Amino acid sequence: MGVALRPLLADYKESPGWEDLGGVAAIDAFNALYQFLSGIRQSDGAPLMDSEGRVTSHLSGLLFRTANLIEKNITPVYVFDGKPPAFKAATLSKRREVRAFAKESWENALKEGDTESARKYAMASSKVDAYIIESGKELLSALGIACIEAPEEGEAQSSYMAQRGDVTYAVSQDYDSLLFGAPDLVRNVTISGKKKIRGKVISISPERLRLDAVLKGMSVTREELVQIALLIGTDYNSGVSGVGPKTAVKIVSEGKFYERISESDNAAEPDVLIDYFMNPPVNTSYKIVSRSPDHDKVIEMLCEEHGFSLDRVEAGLERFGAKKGQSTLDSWF
DNA sequence: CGGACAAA
DNA sequence: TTTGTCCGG
Repeated sequence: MGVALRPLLADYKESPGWEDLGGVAAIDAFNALYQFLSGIRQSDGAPLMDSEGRVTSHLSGLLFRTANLIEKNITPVYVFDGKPPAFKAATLSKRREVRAFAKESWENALKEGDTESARKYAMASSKVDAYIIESGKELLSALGIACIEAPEEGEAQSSYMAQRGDVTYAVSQDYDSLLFGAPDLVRNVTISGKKKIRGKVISISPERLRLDAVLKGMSVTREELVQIALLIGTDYNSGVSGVGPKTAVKIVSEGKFYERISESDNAAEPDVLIDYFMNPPVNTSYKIVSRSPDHDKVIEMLCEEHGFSLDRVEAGLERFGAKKGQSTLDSWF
């Protein structure tokens, strides 16, 4: 998912503490929901579900993560995707295939009693569907968290809001926001500082990338960074075979972008894709409104409708108001 | 993923 | 106080 720019950005990573991250964070909702959906699972890979079989993993994740962010003086704003651009179709279709294969492998692993593989495949089979999005919005709204609808890509919308200064930074695990012009991108905005990767425990902490520092360090313009990404491959194109990050930088620095990108077989003209990153469709008349949680509504939704433990939800909700010196109602334009 | 609790 | 394990719905 996203762009494989990681190796090029390694030198420009900052490691902020939570005290440096206070402010308003535009969170890529799809990205966050996917993380909850794939990560919050039982050992056999099954997500949390209510008695009716409806998935609740994302609701648990949203409640507790939001409580954590509020306690750290971070006001989250969730930004939801609209319609994907036409040239994303191939990527979306590939993701469907990957999910279908993972689902099959999950079932097979369960039959063989291989719970470790089962969990891995279950995670890969995660699908952020309409129910996940609607129920996620419903909970966020009850929690008093602002939700913004993007006309197309959420990351483009977040980037625009960060450029305008209406949010302090964009939050996503993907790097696409930089291509869309987000001046400030923060990854790993997660609380449990540890993560199991291939059986090993690695500590995870917030990671910040400033577009200015990246462009200055690489001595490129944003448009050139977009060209580098297109040569490597993005959600909108397949890139040029045999070209990785290092070669892509070289090609662009030699002014051979158009020459080399023509080797790839992409659904859209390179200039169309460049323009999409440089001037994406965004909603310019959004209004960010945050308020304190509607306690009764949250209890009704989580406890009565979805069978959450009252004690746990109450404990989570209590953490929302606990921050001193924070007004309960803030709004921006 | 994140919370709770036990063990070190 | 830190680390590990289990459970949530």
